[in-house]
Amino acid sequence: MPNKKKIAESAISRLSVYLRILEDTVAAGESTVSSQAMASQSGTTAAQVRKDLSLFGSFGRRGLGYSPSDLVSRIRRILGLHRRWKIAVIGLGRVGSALVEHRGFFDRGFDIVALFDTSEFKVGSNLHGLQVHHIDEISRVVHDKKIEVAVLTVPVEAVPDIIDLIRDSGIKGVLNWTPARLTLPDTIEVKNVNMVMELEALSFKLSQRE
Amino acid sequence: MPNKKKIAESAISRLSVYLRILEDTVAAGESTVSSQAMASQSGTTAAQVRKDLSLFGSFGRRGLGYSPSDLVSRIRRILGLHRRWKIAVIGLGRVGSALVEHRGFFDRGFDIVALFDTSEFKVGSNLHGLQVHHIDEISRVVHDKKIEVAVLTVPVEAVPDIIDLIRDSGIKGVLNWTPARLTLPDTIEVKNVNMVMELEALSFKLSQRE
DNA sequence: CTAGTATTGTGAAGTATTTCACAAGTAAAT
DNA sequence: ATTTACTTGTGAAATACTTCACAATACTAG
Repeated sequence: MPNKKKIAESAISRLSVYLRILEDTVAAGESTVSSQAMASQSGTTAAQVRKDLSLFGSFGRRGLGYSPSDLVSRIRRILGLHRRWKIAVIGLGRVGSALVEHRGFFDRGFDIVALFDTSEFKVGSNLHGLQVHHIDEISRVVHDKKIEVAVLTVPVEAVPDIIDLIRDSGIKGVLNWTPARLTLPDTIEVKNVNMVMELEALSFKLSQRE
Repeated sequence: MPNKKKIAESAISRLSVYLRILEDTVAAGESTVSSQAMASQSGTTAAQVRKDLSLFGSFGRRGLGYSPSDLVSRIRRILGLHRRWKIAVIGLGRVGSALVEHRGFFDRGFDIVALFDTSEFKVGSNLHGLQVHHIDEISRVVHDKKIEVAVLTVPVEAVPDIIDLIRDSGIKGVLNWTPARLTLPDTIEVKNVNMVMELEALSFKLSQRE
């Protein structure tokens, strides 16, 4: 696997999109797919598709196109989706609870295997078949269950109190739903999901055209 | 306001970040702030901060820095946040319902004023003080309530059935939570929020370092 | 076997975005 | 008044990303 190169973030999200398209193509029983077909379904250009794929190898055949099923497994491997990931959800407010019960993660290789909160009310209770742990137990549970990724859905005020616990827990990546900017060592990958920022971007675009 | 220029998407999300930082700065009672201070709090460079701001005007004073409160109102206006936005939520499953009850939107200028679903169960019921309408009523309600933005949290299978209704409803922008790529005229702005894609990006990064 | 059509992989060219670097402005200290 | 320490705004340079364009390859038809 030709690693070490610096791959643009944008290329990675396009690969995610291609993956979905290719899964549909496989399901439709097609035996080949062209970069042009992938491009029109994903809203980019054929050259972009080929360039993105060429970052990781040459997977097609000139004159013929690509094999959808081969490409699915190549991209899965590239994205690290040839295995399942164990996820913890930290913060079981409305959003956190909604995520726990959402099948979409399981269906795409992400298993929610542990829940954390601080509320006396919630700790010890059960949600979707999982026991809620106190956040203080995170190191032990992460170690025991070999958890690698945490989804952080606590109220922003709670972040300072728990960020140290996360840092020392053994967690390797965080999907941060809070508007706080997490200060974590760069051995821990952080991705931010911020609804309000997306709405603000929408607000900007709508305002642009008087 | 110097419009017409093409502004990078990335610049806009940084402005959102600066806005939060500046609100904190104002709350802390600071009377000036430097591009360097903003940069270190937002994880970028001072030059980037100045360049981003200079896309819209010159708001600082050489030798002194910027006035946080002035900058807050400048950025609010740039992002179109000097007014409130009326939002509809389409699809009241777990995620949609969680969003409706989330105060974070209201606090930042976004008012959820209408709800839509298709389920016999839900239509007619009340959620967080709002009546749930059938999606067939969207045009009327959007018009009556002057709604501009829709948050789409339906199951992906439901998208084909309702996309035409959205297109013709008068909605100006859509925040799309489904993994579907929406085919809408480019008079309607679309922003996509996709948890699974973010997790896949995390998976990629974690896999990179064997 | 040749011509015609399709399609990849990839350097090179073209754009876009970020970073550099410095003139110009401000204030405080001496 | 002059020096020193800061700091913005912005062209120019550097870097990053996307698109172009074409040789190389594959297949089909005649």
